[in-house]
Amino acid sequence: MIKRNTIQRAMVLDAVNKLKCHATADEVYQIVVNEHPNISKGTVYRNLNQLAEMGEIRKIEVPGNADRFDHRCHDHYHARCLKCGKVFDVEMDYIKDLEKQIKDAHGFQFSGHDLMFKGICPDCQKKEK
Amino acid sequence: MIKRNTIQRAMVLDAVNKLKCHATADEVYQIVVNEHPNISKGTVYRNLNQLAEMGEIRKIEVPGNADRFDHRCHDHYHARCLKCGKVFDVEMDYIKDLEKQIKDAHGFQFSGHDLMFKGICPDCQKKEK
DNA sequence: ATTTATGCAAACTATTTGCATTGCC
DNA sequence: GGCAATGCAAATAGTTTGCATAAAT
Repeated sequence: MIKRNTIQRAMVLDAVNKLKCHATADEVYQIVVNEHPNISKGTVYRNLNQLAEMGEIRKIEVPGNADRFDHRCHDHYHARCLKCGKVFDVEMDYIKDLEKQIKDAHGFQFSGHDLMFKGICPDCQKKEK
Repeated sequence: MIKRNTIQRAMVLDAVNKLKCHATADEVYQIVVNEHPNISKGTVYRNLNQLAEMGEIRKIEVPGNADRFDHRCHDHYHARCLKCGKVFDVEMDYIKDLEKQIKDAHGFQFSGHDLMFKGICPDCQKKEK
């Protein structure tokens, strides 16, 4: 299946790169719809998923929240605020051989891992007081 | 808010303990509805969430899939099959001081982490051939 | 008596999909 | 011209919620 270069895909990629920090599909859509008012959300989703598959962007699945799309393409970890749901980058070395710590794989074929820290972000800490 | 002991909550807890292995809300509902045919799914969800908050069971959020509820209450890790979506326990020591490896918390208050391995389960490996 | 919990259905959110049409290659 | 991609709307999945009623304390 040969991929075609459409303005829509270019604009979606552009928006993710511009937003930088863990944009939701909706945030991407809001940016793109500004310059291209008749783009549909379905197209944004389709392109985000395609770009993620092609490795041009990274998809971060957040349970109970909207997925995020990230321009940074090297492996790294995230932290999610339990109050506001925002996702942050975590400054920590990626443990690429974490799978080796598994004692018995029981035939499971591992291909990677997701690590998500949980907590309260500085903003929400302030609001609590 | 004082919690009351209802048959429904007891049955939900019972079903999770019986199912043992990462039951979905729907699987729990199927068990409970057998003996108590007029229980509603809403009640099952409400009780699962309450029991998880009370620490009686553990809620495992799986992005893109139904959440799982687990009778095991000590911290441990999971692996999700990318083909069938099933969730498995992983035999590996829990890294309780993983948060200490973070270089700069930027004021974020960490309270824990979720680690989910990804891969293909033995069953799905067989089916691929 | 109070007020939490239930059952039901409707609402909700994030995402996917079917289909006719458009527009790359 | 062929077929991937689009726009639109409807469908989906999992879960939550509003409300009147029932039941636990």
